[in-house]
Formats: sequence, C-alpha cells, structure tokens
Amino acid sequence: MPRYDFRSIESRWQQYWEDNQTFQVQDCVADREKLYVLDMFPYPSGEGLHVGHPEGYTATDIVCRHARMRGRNVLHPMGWDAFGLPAEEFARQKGIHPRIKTEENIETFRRQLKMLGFSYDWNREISTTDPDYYRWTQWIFLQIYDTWYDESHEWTGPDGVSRTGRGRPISELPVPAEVSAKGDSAVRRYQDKHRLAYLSEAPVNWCQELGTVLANEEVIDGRSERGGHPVERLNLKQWKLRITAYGDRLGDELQDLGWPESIKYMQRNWIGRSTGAEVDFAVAGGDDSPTEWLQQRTADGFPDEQAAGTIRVYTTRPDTLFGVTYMVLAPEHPLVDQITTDEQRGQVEEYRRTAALKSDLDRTDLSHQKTGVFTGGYAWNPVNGEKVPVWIADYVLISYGTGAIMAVPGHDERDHEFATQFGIPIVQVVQPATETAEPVDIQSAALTELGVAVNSGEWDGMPTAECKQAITAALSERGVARQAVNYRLRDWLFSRQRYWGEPFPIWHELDDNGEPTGLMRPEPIESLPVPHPHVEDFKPTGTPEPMLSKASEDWLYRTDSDGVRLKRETNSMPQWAGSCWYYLRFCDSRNSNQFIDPEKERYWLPVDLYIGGAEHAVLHLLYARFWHKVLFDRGLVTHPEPFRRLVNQGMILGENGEKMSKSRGNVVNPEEVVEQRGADALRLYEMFMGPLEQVKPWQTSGVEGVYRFLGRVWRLIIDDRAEQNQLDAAVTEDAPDENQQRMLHKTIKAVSEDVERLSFNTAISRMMEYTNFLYEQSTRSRQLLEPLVLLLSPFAPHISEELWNALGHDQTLAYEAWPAWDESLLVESTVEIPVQVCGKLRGRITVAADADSAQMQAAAEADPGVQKHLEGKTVIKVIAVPGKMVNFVAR
RNA sequence: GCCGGAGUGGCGAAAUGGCAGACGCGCCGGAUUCAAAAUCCGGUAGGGGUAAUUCCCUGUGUGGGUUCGAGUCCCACCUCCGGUACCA
Repeated sequence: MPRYDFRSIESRWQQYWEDNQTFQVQDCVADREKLYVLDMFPYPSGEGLHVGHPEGYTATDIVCRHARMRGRNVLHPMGWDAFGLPAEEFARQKGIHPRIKTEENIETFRRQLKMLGFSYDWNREISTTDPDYYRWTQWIFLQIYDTWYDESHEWTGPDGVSRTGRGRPISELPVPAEVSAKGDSAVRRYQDKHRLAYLSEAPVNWCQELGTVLANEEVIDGRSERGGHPVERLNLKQWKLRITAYGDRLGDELQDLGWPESIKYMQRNWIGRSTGAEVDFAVAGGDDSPTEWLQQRTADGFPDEQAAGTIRVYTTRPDTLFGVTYMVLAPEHPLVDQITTDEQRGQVEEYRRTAALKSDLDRTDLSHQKTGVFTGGYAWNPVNGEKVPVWIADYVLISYGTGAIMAVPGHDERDHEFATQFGIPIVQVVQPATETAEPVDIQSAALTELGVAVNSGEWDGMPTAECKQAITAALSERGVARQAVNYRLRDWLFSRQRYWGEPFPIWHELDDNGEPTGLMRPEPIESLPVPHPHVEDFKPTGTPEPMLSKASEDWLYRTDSDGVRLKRETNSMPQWAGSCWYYLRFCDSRNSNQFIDPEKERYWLPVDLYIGGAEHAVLHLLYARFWHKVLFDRGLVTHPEPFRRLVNQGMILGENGEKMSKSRGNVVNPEEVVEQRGADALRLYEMFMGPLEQVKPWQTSGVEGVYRFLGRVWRLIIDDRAEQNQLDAAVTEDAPDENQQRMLHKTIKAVSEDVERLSFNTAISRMMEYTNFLYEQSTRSRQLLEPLVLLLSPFAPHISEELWNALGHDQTLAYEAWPAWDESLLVESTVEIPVQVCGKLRGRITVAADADSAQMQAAAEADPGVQKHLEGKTVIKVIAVPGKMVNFVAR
C-alpha cells in the first residue's frame, strides 16, 4: 500500500470525483469570471482512443484545473461527433443498427476518457446522434433555410461593430413587382433562389464506393478523403449552403482571432478572394464587327445575367484584354452546343465525353499536359473588335468564375502552354516597368508580373494596376464589363445519400400525378426532430438515390392540412452539421425549449480556448464560423466569432518517427499505458514530450521516466516502507530556510508562467528540478511539500489528491488556491555572472546582486583567469550589464 | 511550382540578443543486496591537455552579414515535415 500504487489511487479518486460531482459547473455565476475551454470532440470510432486524443485533452484539462484553482468558473465539456459512415458500413455488414454500434463505441470512449481522470462536467455530455441534439441541428438548418443574404444592409451588431451585409429573414426579401404579379408560387420560387440553403442541380462529386456525393473538401486528388475511393462528376440535384455570401466576413473577421497565423492563412487561401472584372464577348455570327451590339450595350448597360449570344468571362487582368488571342469554355459550359460549328461538332462532342468521364484526378494527373478542341466559333473582343477563336478545354473549370476565360498567352502561364501547344499566336501587351531588363521573349515564356501596358491602343504606357481600373471603368460605361469579385470558395454541398446523418426537415410538394412541383415546405418547428425511418437493410442503393428513400410510405409521405400531398426530402446532412454548433449546446445541453438559453450564451461564449488537430484547419472551423455568423445575423448569438483562441496540438508519431497506423504496426494504445504505468504517468508523459504544438515521436522509455518522477514525489512525502500510508520521517512542521524558500518560490513562479503559456514540458521540468532539490535536503518542511502537490495536481491529479489527503486534508484539492509566489523571496544576495574577453567566456565572478557596472568591472578585473587573458592586450571597451555579464573588448 | 514550419548531444528536448545542451531517456560508475529488481548518489557534446583543477580548442543544417556579444536578428542556399496545386 505505501508504495506508489497508481491502480488503487486512480480508481479511488475517479470514484470520489464522480460521487461528489466535483466538476459539475454552475451557469451564469456572476461573481466568478468564466472560462470556456473546449476540446474538439471525437468521432467515437470502433478502435477506441489513440494516444493523440489524450494529448489535447490533457492540455485543456491542465488549463481547466489550474483555472479553477485560480477561482475561475470553468466550462469544460465533452461529447461525441457520432454520425458518419463507419457505423453505417458496420450495419451493412453485420445487420446491426448504426445506433447500437454507435452507442457501444461511445461507451468505450467514455470509459477510456474517464480512466484518464479528465475534469469534464459529464452532466453536459452530448452526442450529435441523439434526437434531443439533432432536433436542434435540424432547427438551425431551418434558420439557415429561412435566411437570405442582404449584401447592402448596413447594421451594427450586439458586438458594437458596424457591418455591411447581413443574413435576414426570407420574409424580408424584397420581391420585384413582376414576380409578385405572377402569383404566390412565383414569389416562393423567387424566395427559394435566395435562401442560404437551396437546392441546385450541379456537377457534384459522386463516389460510387461510398454511395454518396462528397463536398469538394472531402475530395483529394480525385479520390475520397475517407477510404481513397475514386470520385466522378455527376449532375445531381443537391442541397447547398450559401457560404460564399459570407466569404468576405469569414476572411476579414479572422483578423482579430487568437489563432495560429498558418491556420488563418489557410482559411484565407481556401476562401481565395480575388478581384477583377467580368467582360462580355459577343459571339461572332459573320465577319461584321458587332457595332450594333456595342451601341445597344452602351444604351442598356451590363446585364445581370449572361445574355444570349455572348460569352461572359471573369478575369483578374482586364489590362491584358488587347492580348487576347483565343477564348476557352469549360467542356460543361452551356454555350458550347450553340457555338460549335458543324465541322467541329464531332470532335467537340468526343472531347466533352472524355472530359466528363475524367475524374478530377485524371484532369490533374496528366503532368499538366493541356488538351482542348476548337469549336469552330468566334467571338468579338470588345476592346478592339478583333475576332478570336473559341476553344473548349478542361483546364477551365465550370465551377469557377463564369466557366469561361479570355486567354492571354503572353501573360498567363496556363494560356501560354496551351497556345504553344496548339500554335495560337502570342501577343505581348505588358512590358516590365523597369527599363534595365533585357528584352522580354514573350514567345518562350509568359510574363505574369505587373508592368506597363503596350500594344494596347490608348492605354499604352499605363501601369498595370491603374490600367486594370481604367479599362474596367471604360468598358463598364459601354455596358460590356463590370467589376467583379470571385472566390475559390464554393457554396457548400450539404447533402449526402447515407442513412446515418440528420434527415432534412423539408417536405416537397407533389402535384396530382405525384410529381414534385419544385415547391417546398419546412417541417413545423414543433414536430422536430425528424427521426430516422426504419429500414430493412443498410446496403447503399447503388445509385445516387438516397438511403432514406428506402423508408416506408408513412415516413416518406403525408398530406398537409390544405390537402397538398407532400414527400419528404430523403437526403441527409453531412457529418459536419452536428459539429458546427456543438460548442453552443454544451452551454445548455439539456434545454428542451431552445437550442441555447440566451443568457447562458451571453455568459459562456465565446469559447476562450479551443484545442484540436490541425486537420480541421479549413473544414470544420470554416463551417462552424459560417453557421455562427448566420446565427449572429439572425440575433440568435451575440458574438460574431465562436472561438477566440485556437491551438493545434502536434501529431504524435510512432516510435519509429512515422505516422501511427495499423499497417505500420506502430500504434500505441493509451489504455495499455494506463494499465502499466497509470493515467497520471500517461498524462504527464504526453505533456513532457515536447511543445504541445509540435509533431513528436512516442518513446515508451519516456513514460518510464515520468513514472519514476511520480514515484520520487511519492517517496518525498510518504514512507514507502511503512505498512500504512504515513508521512516520511523527513517531513517536518518546521519553517523552511531562506534557500529552500527561494527554490520553492522560483518553482511556483516558473510553473505558473509556464502553465499560462501552455508550456507544459518546461513546467514539468521545473517540478522535477524542485523535487531533485528537495531530495538533497535532510528534512522537508510541509510548507515546501504542499505547494508542490498543488502545482502538480493539474498534471497528475490522482496522485496529487492522494498526497494532499495524506498530508491531512479531507477535501479535494480541485478548488484549493493555486500557490502564489513572493517576488521578494526570489532575490538572491549574490549572483554569479560570466566574464568574457573578446566575446569568449574566460571566467566567472560572484558579485552582489545589485552591483553596478563599475563594481562588476572591478570584480572582473580582479579575477586571475580574466587577468591572464587580458595580459599584453589593450582594453578598448568594457561592456558590463548589471546582473548579466561583463565583456572586455581588447586588442 | 507556390505558401507555411522546423533543422541544437546517441534520443525527446531547454535557452527575454548575454555561461549552449536545463529536465528526461539511454549509457557508464558507485552505494544498497547473498544476488537481482526497485531505490539512492555521481558522471555523460566532441576533441585535446594535465599529477590535478574553475585548462585549451571546436561546436546549434551550409555560406555570408549586423553586433562588444548570435542557437536567437538580416541575406542567400541545402535538407526534412505539413499545406496547396490549372481558381483565370
């Protein structure tokens, strides 16, 4: 017993915390400052915990336990991101309902996490798969569905910041008179086109193997992120969320967040805002310049939508319009059919077919070899009336900009490569601004840098930046161009075809023939949640037809009070949905009337510290911010951003320095570590390995090291040869001496500051040094030991509770005051400082701590070692920094 | 290709521009033990020197620079890791 017996100690204190509800937290405590510390909640896989989980979780636990001891009211919850494919795959193979498997996995995760002694308030536990939870996920979807984005709305939010652009109720959408005139259905269709959640038919990433479509974010090199299965493009009607409406705010409001710069950068990149112009090229019918068309445009102005007989392009370089020698449409571009001449039709059709079959992987994999086909058609360049050939090529993407480009091979690398390959002329219209450069050979490489316009008629000599503006302005006046902003970010493809996700709370109206009319009705709020239907088997349909369409008639259909026959939406939401708002629900997880109580929202939010893996840098974190901003605009939350500070823990590699994986056989199971050395040792080791944010390899011998340290702390206090838990004979009630006092206070200071910087590895080092110091002392005052136990407690809570108890306290130490240090006790009367001669260390002197430069110099000059090195040299200069060092510059 | 981050003992790593390698692992030696485990104490960057020492030289990826002084700041390059890739 008196040996350090982590098994009995850890289970005893875990039981104690549970019995006493030690970490249950009260909401809205007015007199205590709140702290909301959040872990990225895990997907409860069948594998159980891996060592990466406890890394971030231990870090947040230390922060929380420390903060409680500093008197903060701490919200520290845990839950499960439990929808997803694996449970459904399991169901398909074993015939067991995904819910059952999911609950089993959650049980394992919960047991394993409890085994590690984290101070979560388990009363707030949530699972995204719980109907009481996804009821509100569906509810939030309906809020998004009920919202349109008013770009010009100026307003000041509850945060006191003025913004332009706001998500507003769809009922406030101005409806043009000509639409209203067409009646109710027309108005509803008009509204549907403006909602933040909308149905659209578009090419999507369909994965046959997984039986679902995937978001762009889930497709990597033409394969599914999960499983690496091939993905093809299909035209399907899918739900999308208009995240692009928030592109600017998602980019701009990153500014003030306490996030790693790299993550902010990645998000900005992902959003990929660019500015330029949209320009219309008239399709050439014959050889006559489109004079009439131009006159008409000058009178009518630039149409909102691309008009018949024109090709609209997006360019960031309107200054290069005079260098356009051809145009390219994406193979899927709707104009291709019209523009293609009969001679070319065969080739064009053939090209379109192969392009459609190509996955994105094939499109990028062919070492960037450009392909394309001339359509036979031409268009008029609006700046100079030149006739340019129109091609199709798959290097132009239908999903970006207008799906069509003006090609300027002289000043764009991709166009240059294409033009070279197909023998299309290359024209220079920009030259470097500096004269010194040798002549540019535009035929051999594109000049993409900014410069000065040439061969551009009236614009010659104008610098690029200015020229972009000037040409756009001139063309705008003639109704053939306008300024435009584009995003790399696409609207978020939000539907999936799988069973184990949130059903959509949407009904489709059917006509008398049972065909959808295209009009929709939301599920009434009071009848949420929309539950999962019973299905007989979990085999994918093998087609893009969703799993939920296998449901029984009474789930699929109903007749509304006005007699309209309705069919349920059978798509389901992606896994991201539940994780978009879970941090809100933790504040009020048992509320059955609201998704969150506004008072609790104001008290707890934003999350003060959010720790998780960098793999969520763009997806989860961008989606969650987007939802949050919609809720903010709708007045449902009061802070514009959900996560004030973000920290990414570095990945833990296997002992061989490679990524841990089953196939590499280097996976470390945390449960085994706990069985062998205890939870405290595991926690301590994970924090001792190195800086939290750094990637670092696992070393089992390192666990041994911290385990030994815990044993040393134990024996510092407990007599391990006694039969009973009793204090070691060296523990006294005497007051510590000055030197001991100083060591204690130095340690308190260092550990406190390190914890605040999340520099846990150095904090642990400090405690080790202090422990080593105490071993050198013949007696150990209780006053030296109790603070150590408190300092250690956030890191290794079980052993600390046990020692605290052995020192005679009968309450948990979780709410004991964190030790304070006294600066006045830190000062030493003398200090040892280095002496350098010409920057080289030549001796050490001991001087009074407050010695000034002159005293230090005198002491240094008196040092025999220093004298030896100054011999025969002339001292030119002496640098003496009080308390730091002395340096003689000599020749 | 582009954008980040990082290169320090045998290993994980420390170091507001001021004694490089704290702390831990491993290894070596000692104590304890019949012996071992466990534990406790000491040593441990490399090279050289000395009877011995608080001796000397070299050293933070490479090459330059700034500075009295650089692992730390600046420039160029090399390597590794991560992100991203036809976004017009």
